[in-house]
Parts: sequence; structure tokens; C-alpha cells
Amino acid sequence: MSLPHAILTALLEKPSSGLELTRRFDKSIGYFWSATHQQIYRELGRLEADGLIRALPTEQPARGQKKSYEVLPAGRAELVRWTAASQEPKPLRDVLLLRLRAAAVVGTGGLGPELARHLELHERQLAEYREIEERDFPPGKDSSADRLRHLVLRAGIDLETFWTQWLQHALSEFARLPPDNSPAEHN
Amino acid sequence: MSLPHAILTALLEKPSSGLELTRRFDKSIGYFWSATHQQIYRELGRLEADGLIRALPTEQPARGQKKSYEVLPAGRAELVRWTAASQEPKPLRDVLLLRLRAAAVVGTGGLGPELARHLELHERQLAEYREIEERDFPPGKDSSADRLRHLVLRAGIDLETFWTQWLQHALSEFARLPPDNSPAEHN
DNA sequence: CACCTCATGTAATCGGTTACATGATTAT
DNA sequence: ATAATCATGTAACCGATTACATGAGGTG
Repeated sequence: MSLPHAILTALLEKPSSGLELTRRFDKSIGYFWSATHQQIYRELGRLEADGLIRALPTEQPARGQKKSYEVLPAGRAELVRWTAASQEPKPLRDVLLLRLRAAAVVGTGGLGPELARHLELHERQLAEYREIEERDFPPGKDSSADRLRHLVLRAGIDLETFWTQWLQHALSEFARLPPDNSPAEHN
Repeated sequence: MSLPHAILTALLEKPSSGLELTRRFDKSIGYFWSATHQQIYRELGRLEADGLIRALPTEQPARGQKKSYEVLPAGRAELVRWTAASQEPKPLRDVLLLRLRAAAVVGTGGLGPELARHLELHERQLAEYREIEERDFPPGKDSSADRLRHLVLRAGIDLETFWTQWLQHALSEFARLPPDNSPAEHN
């Protein structure tokens, strides 16, 4: 139950239509909570039905017409409640680690190039985050809201840094492994 | 489509019944790919129907009786194929970061204690991983399979290290913030 | 016998993904 | 007029989660 709260946050930052929200979920909030336009429209309908948001009266009711939403007091209250509530962290779930574990049993097949490819993707993402940091958080700018947003970006940067370093380590280990097709004995 | 492959990997390491698999998914593989017993039984049924695994003939067909499975050649082949295939990394999805972003808009409410609680959880997980590393990967032991498994554990350790450090940083930032209920202006 | 645990399942629900549909606006 | 794009949706499916069901074996 996080998507509605992601949308409430986005709408509080700036009232938007469904497509505008979709665009914003391709960056910014989307960096740690992605959503497609189908999800967003469905959720906007629910939030409106629940009285947490309302369509801005812009006298264009028809299909194919832009429709913007704003957050109602009940929506803000729900977001405040949710933000402070106690929630368990979800256990890690990562396909690449699973594949490495499989490789320990059936051999490393063509996994090396995959690791290299992922390394490149993470390096690119890291570079993008660093650009955003330079652009949006120059030293000195520090309202409370800015500090919190910077903290979130910092997590993204540190996470991508972890992945690039770990993948480099993994690749160097791969280089030391026997040519392969050696599933290797397991205990 | 990763759970079936997680199960194939686990069954190759050691043929097991549904409940035994469930137990093993509470640790080991479960550290980066968790699954409940309902998921596991359903998936075992599918894998058997697809001819990737088979029940070990142990002359106990009835309900309430243990039923063990082993991987068939077709199952191993599928796992090899999947391990080497090209797969896009899933974008990050983290509720805590989302909540921090929300806090930048509606104020930090009771989020501080939540951060402290999460810090403790991650510290505990990190300690557990370190114990496993000491126990299962003493210096010197290094077959190919062991090296790969160690690599996976290393990722877990480094990830938990990242979280503990980031959370500490976040808490120190929180301490410098105004007492709160200051949603703070947003651009 | 009553009760608990072991072991294997079924059913309902929900969030996310993919594919498709449709009206309105703009460009050629 | 046609096509492309903008904008808002509907429908089907799928994996994960939660709650419940049922049989077998053992303990008091």
C-alpha cells in the first residue's frame, strides 16, 4: 500500500493530471518508486472515491481531456499517518544474486558478460544521480525539506556505489575462476 | 519468473520436500529470495507438470505425507539457460525512502524512531551475515562454488553495511532538524 | 480422548505488468 | 483527410500475500 502515498506526495508537491504524474514518476519519485500510467489512473480513481483527492474544477469532463487533481485535507492526514507509522522493511529480493547462487551449482555459463553489462548500467545511474546532486543540492542550500530530499538522493548514490564496487569485485573473481563448465562440487 | 529457478537451485543442492524447502527459504537462499510455503507448493506442482522435476518414489502418496522432489535433466537445462540469459535489473523500490520524501512535504512526524528501529534491524542482520561468513567461509577454503557463494554473501554484508551507515547519517541529520511540524516550503 | 505439531494443500485478494481501446489535439 | 501524438482509460493475467482447510502422527 505505497503507491497511493507516493501519489499523494507528488500531488502535494504540485497538483497534476494523470499523465503529468506519469512523467514525474519517470524521474524524481520514480527513482525509488516507479509506476505506469495504468497504475496511476486506477489509483487516482480510488483516491478520489475515498475522498483523499479531488479533481480541480476545470470544466472539461470529457475523455481525452486533461484532468488535474489536488490533495484534500483527509489525504494529507492519511499521508502524515502513513509516514510516521511503523512498517517492517521488506526482505531483499535480487535476481542477480539468485543467478549467482545458481551459477555456483550449474556453472557460470555466460554470466560474466551479464555482470559487465549490469556494471555499466549502474555506473550510468550513479553518474546521473551525481549530476542531479550537483544541480539541485549545491553546498549551502539547506531548508529542512531540501535536507530530507538530499538524504534520499544520497541513498541512491550510495546504493549505486555499492553495486558498482561489488560488481567490479565479482568480475575480478570471475577472472580467477576456471574457464567454466565446472559446476564444482557442493557440500 | 524467478521463484521456479530458485527452487531448482535449492533442489539441485539437495532434493527436498515442500516443507524442507520452506525451511531452507527461511535462511540461505531466503536471504535474497524469500517465499512462503503456499508459493512453494504451487510452484512444485507446476515444475512437476512441466517435467522439470519429479517426486522421488517413496511409496507415500497420501496427503499429510512427506513428498520429496529431485531435478530432472530438463530442469537443470532450464536453470542453465536462465542463469546466463540477459535480464534487466529491476528499478529500486523502497518504502522508507518514499516515506522520507513524504516527510519532506508533510513534516517528519514520528519518523525518527522508525529510522532508529530500522537501524537496529539492519545491524542485527549484518551481524548475522558476518557470523555466517566466519563459519562458512574461513580463509583458504575456495572451490569455485564456494567463491561464488561467498560473493553472494559479500553482497548481503555490503548492502547491510550501506544501510546501517546511511541510517546513521540520516539520524544525525534528523537531530539537526527543527523540532518538526515544519513541513517546510517546497519549490 | 483431546490437543498439538507436521505436512500439504485450496481460495480469495491485491499490487504490478502487459495489451488493448478510445477520444481529443496537432501536424502534414 | 490522414496520421501522429496527447490523454485517459479497460481488461486480462500473474506473482505474492493472507486466511483457511485437512490429513497424519505423536503427547498428555
